[in-house]
This record gives sequence, structure tokens and C-alpha cells, in this order.
Amino acid sequence: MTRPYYVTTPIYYISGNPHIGHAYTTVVADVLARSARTRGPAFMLTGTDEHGQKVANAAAEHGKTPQEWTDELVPRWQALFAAYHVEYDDFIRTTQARHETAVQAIFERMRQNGDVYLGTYEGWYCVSDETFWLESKLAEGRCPTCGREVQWISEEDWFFRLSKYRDRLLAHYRANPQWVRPRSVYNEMMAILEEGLEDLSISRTNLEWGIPIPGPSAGSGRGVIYVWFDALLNYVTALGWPDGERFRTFWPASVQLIGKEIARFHTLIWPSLLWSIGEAAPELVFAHGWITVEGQKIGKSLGNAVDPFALAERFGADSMRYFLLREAPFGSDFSYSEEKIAQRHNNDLGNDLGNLLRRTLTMVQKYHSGIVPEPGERTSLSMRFADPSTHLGERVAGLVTQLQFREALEAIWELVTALNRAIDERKPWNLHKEGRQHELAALLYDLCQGLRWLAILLHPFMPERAAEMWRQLGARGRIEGDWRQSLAAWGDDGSLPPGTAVVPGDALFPRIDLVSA
RNA sequence: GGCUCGGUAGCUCAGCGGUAGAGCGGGGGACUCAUAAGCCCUAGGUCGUAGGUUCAAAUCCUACCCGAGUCACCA
Repeated sequence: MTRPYYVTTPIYYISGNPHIGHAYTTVVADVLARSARTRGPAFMLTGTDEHGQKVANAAAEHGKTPQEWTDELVPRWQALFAAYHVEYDDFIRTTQARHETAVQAIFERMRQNGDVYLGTYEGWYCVSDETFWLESKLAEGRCPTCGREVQWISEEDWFFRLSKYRDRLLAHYRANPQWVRPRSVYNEMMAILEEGLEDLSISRTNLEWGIPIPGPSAGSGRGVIYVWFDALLNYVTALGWPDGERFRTFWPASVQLIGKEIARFHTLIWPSLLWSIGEAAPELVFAHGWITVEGQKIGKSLGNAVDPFALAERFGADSMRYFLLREAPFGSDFSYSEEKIAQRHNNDLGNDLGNLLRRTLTMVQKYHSGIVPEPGERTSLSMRFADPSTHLGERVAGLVTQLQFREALEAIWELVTALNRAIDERKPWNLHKEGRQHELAALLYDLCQGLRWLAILLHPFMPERAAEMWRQLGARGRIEGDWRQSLAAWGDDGSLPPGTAVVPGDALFPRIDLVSA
């Protein structure tokens, strides 16, 4: 029994429509969760971050209230995740009562333990950009980005005593050098820590769209809770903090996925907030890279944003999932293009995998009446991947746990290649002509079982296509059953016994021709 | 400017003290069960530049060049 596994995505800030980057992070979380579910209890959380100035502005531009606006957008995000075959366990919205109530309770608790206090926030403020600037950042006394005059603002706000946690953070970082990955982000955060931390203002008096400051605070200290304070807490409010059963089961999180641009919030502020309410920091925060288009960051302003629904429609959701996880080492930026997606789809999925399934099933039909034969002697082919010391299932599970998706898929492809190679070396068409039925049957059995393994191994990555493989093989039972158990023996779990009738179907990954498409 | 991470075959990258590797692309070959797929053979690259340490350096040190990121209470 493994420890319950909890994986989160950032909650997405819905000032507009989702793009491929949002699908990316969420798919990664889904792969982790699906893989973990084969080993024990697992929980995947995603959701939307709906408060703050930008949402209020965007809603106003569309002539709607913020609530109307977010209610309209949230289904698009949920539709995106569905389109990418993501099965989350919960979807939290920061406008939900369960979240707002818990955030207020946390705020109140911190006010009582002294970590939240009323202070004065002062600084140079650019009204146009709605941004505070440090004196040192000003350009000749004017806003460095828009060049307009700035004004000195002074307001009473609630502050979180972040500075108090600096030493504990330093100690935590030193004791757990792997808790923030990749290493470059860890280093950045250590550098910030060594410079020191200032307390954080966590309320906004000039904004209405947010969670109200709780308590009898008429006069000073009114307003709403700063959106980041609110947003970070979703990871525990969704589980029913402080005493929900899910919270007790799944916290602390196993992996929290973030984009590297929000690392500061998740690796400095977030653990401090947790410690303030007596909870543990997450085990791992992993900051991944950007998806770029020929090196250019994706953004609406650059005009290179691509509709993620269109991509899933065109290439298939599972092919997109494969591409996103296979193309680059997880963590680093990677460049995306339709040519690259098509290449992965055609070469890896169509030629190597899809064609392997088809040629195998065709031979089972032609040479064995479409019936899975009896196994022969345990061959080196079948045993090679089941050997306990190099067990492919264990290797893949280990790599996925380490978020090395590309390496995991490469390992799986060793089996794809081995099966293709076995066909070419053993030449079943010759065995058939020469009437060597036993050899032929043994080979066909190994191929079918190898494909069954592939379906199981690939299921977390490509759930729908893997299920289709499973179906065409005629396999019984649930493909998403316990991974380790399914793979423990080469074909001994009964899901594909000799005598099974295979069910060849359409090509798994039909070739996509970009030019004439 | 400070700091961080990179600069290895056309492309994407692995290697991180001991005679330069993988995948893709490109070139050649034998086959036919298959989505003109698969299989086999083939790449000879000053490992950013210049020094240094070492019996020995992509692999350690120094300087420099180039690229990216970060040093902001937008999320």
C-alpha cells in the first residue's frame, strides 16, 4: 500500500480563454494521477482562480459582472480538459462558498496567532498600470513602463508576517534540496531567501472583487483579501481543510505542478502560509517550462496563440498528450509546431505502434483464425521485459514518479521496437509457409501479450487509444486495473488468455498529411 | 548590472575525469505480415572561445563570448 498521492495543477486565472499551455500542465497532472491510481489512492485537483483586478476589468469590458463572466468562462476550461481526456477528482473555483469560507477562517486564524497584522502600505503607484513601483525602479520619477506620472499612495492593509518564516524556509531548503525542481528554480529561490523577505500585504482596499476581509473591521482594514493569498489556499480548501477526510488523507501534496513564473508564490509564500496554520509544506513543487512557437513565448499579444481545441480535433487528444510528454524533457521549455506534432503522430504512434498492432492482428487472423494462440516456451522476448531486475513496468512507474515522462515513453518504446524487430527476425510468413505451427503460435502469442502490456503501460499517457488497443486485442477486464499486478506476470492475469478472439479495427493512428490536409 | 541555467553530429538532446553517444532528418540494403509502415547498415562533430589543474577533461578551475531566465504585491 503506497501513501495516498495528491497532485495539483495551478488554478488557472480566467481573464480569458485557455490555451495549449493550460492543457499541458493539466495533462501532466492527469498522467501522474492515472499512473498513481494504479498503485493506490490518488487525487488530482485543478480549478480556476477567479478573483482580482484583471478579472473584474475583463468582466467590465464585456458588460458583465465578474460572477457572470467567470460563470461563462469556467465551462470552457472544463471542456478543454475533457477534450484532452483529463479525469480530475475535483475542480475548485475560488468563488465557491467552500473556498471563501475556509479562506476567511484561515485569515482569522492567522490574525489570532499574530501572523496577520494591520499595517501601512506605501509606495509609488501608477494609476494607469495599477502597479506599485519601488523608488529604484522609477524612470526619472515616472512609471518605467508607461512613462506617466506616479503618485505616492499610503493605505492601511493587512500584512502577512512572511519575514518571520525566512529562517525556517532557509532550513527547509537546505534540508530538502529536492523539494523544488528543477534545480535552476531552487537556486533562484535560495538567492531570494538569502537576500531576505519582506512582509506581504494581503488585502486590497480599492477593489471589490475578492473575498471580503472577515471580522468586525469597519473603518481601517476593510476591503478584500489579496488574490494570491486567496488562490494559494485552494490546494487545501478543496480537500476540506482543516478536518475534512480528504484533507487528512491526502495532505501534504505529493506533487504541485506550476509554471516557472509563479515559483516564488509556491515555494516561498505558500509553505509559509501552511506553516502559519500548522500544516506541512508540499513534498515537491515542480516548475515546468514554457511551450513556445519557434522559440517565441505563446501569448495573445504575439498573435501566435493556437486554439487548443483545434489541435486536439486535428491530431487527436491522445496524440497531443503523447507529443506534449514525449517531445521535451519535462521541466524545460520546448518548441511546438504542427510539423513536429504530425511527425510524432505519424512516426512514433502510427508507424511504430499503430502499425505494430495492425500487422500483428492481421497475422493472427491470417495465420491463426483470429484467435490468440497457446503460449510456447517462455522466450527471451517475453522474459526480457518481465525480468524482475529490469521489469519494464517498474522502470516506467519509477520514471513517471520522477516526472521523467520523456524517458518513460522512451522506455516503453523499447518494447515497441523489440516487438517490431521480432516480427522481422522471425518472419512469421515464412513460418506459416513452412508449416512450423508451434513456432508461429508462440510468436503470435508473445506479440499479443506484448501489445497488451503496451496498452497497460500507455494507458496513463493515452487513455482512450490504449483502451482501443485493449478492445482490439479482445482483452477482458479493466485496463486501468492495478498496474503492478497486471504486469507482474507475462500474460498470466487472464485478461488475454489463449483462445481469445481478437477484434481488429480501424487504424489506431491514421496518418496525417499536413500538406494536403 | 548581480545571480542562475545553458552553448556537444543538419535538428532535439544524453554523457559530466579515462579512447565522442541516442532519436529524428539524410544516404544505402534485404524483406513483405502491415498505416509505401517495419527491419538492417550508414553520420566521422575544433564537445562556445582562450588559458589552467591532472598521467588523463565535453567532463574540474579561471576569464571571456553568445543565448535564456530571474532580481516586482499582474495573475
